[in-house]
Amino acid sequence: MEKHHIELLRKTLLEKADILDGDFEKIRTAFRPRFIKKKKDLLRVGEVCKFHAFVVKGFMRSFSVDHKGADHVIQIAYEGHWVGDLYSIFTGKPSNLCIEAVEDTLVLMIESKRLEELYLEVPILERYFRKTLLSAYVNTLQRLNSTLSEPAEARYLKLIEDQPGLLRRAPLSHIASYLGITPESLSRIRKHLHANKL
Amino acid sequence: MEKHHIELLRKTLLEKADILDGDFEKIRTAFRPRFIKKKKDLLRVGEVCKFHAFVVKGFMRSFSVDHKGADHVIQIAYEGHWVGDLYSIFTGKPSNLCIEAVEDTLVLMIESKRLEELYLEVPILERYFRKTLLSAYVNTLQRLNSTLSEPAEARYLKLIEDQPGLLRRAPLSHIASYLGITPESLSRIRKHLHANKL
DNA sequence: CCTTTTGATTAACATAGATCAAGTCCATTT
DNA sequence: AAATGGACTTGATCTATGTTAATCAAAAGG
Repeated sequence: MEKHHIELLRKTLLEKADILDGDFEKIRTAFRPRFIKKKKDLLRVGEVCKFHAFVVKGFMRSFSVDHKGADHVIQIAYEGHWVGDLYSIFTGKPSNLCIEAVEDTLVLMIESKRLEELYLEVPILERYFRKTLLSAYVNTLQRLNSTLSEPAEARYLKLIEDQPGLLRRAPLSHIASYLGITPESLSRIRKHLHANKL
Repeated sequence: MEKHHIELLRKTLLEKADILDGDFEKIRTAFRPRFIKKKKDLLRVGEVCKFHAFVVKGFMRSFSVDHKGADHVIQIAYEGHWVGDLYSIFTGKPSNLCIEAVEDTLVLMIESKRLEELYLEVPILERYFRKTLLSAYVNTLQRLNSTLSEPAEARYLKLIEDQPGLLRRAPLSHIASYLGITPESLSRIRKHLHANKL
């Protein structure tokens, strides 16, 4: 587990909670690194998710697969983000999601059970995750609002504005799925935008 | 502030965190009751939200209004739920949401600033809100997934299964908006379901 | 009690986005 | 270099849902 990976974790935690060096030592020992090769899965549909994973390098997506076999990107996570199926962790039920590496990815993993224990040993950690959940929740509400109220083109424009890196890191098919449309529709939207802008 | 309203708050907090009676006394004094008449607003678009509200009786919805003037129900809240615009609270920016009483509603309100102080006085409260945010987040992710991957009819069936009380308490126009469709489309879906079931 | 307003339904028509089916362009493998 | 396969685009067509507008019922209000 190399130093700068740990440093990213420390820095990320410190952004939302004042964690003492001694407490951080307890925290860091609860994590173990794991490398996931591009297109390999960290979690598969049907498995019970028992971990939280912190992305130190790379890019992951979690997606569901509908009855027709089409996939729907629910979340994306790159450096400094967390992945895991909170529904499965929380209920103990099998996950409906697949979590896959879009690029070669390195994560730091912690057992969800161990995290629960850590909350008792390092109470301030609870603040970090409360704040992190708050941001994630707010972001998801905005995405839901956008999905309910705006046409796909507006959602696409907003996405490339908010996450300009996405276009370089993820194939358009994933972006289309994240937006809730097919790759064909995204292609047409892009064509239309180019026609009007260039 | 009547006794059984406070009891609902106590009971709700205790479901997710072990809060001592002494601590609960500190908490309860931070809340003040407010009654909102049916169709009146607790928050309007453009205002900065500075409170969290706990519904003890009644039914509220928060919704956004798009550029065409159509509204989109983002959240619903009845007895035992919280309302407030977390985005606005968190960023201090004006809210894009309107929070309105669907029925005559009584809430217990706490200033968001006061809640931050309470986290220091009663650290276990942080656990309660971490868990509450977790459930809310998981629910919203599932709703988003459903919106991205299922047709409106399936979403409607799921909704009346999960929240059978909704049909009695909210007009169909709100339900349609929550599902992301127009009242006319919901009407067609219901007609279609009746034709096949009765 | 009558009048308005609000909510719900229906029908005719319009459209965003889906589906199906080729076809192009690269990158990787052989 | 040829061949394979993946990613993206394009066109033709189809469908779920939106739009507009009329109607009806029920609730609210004077």
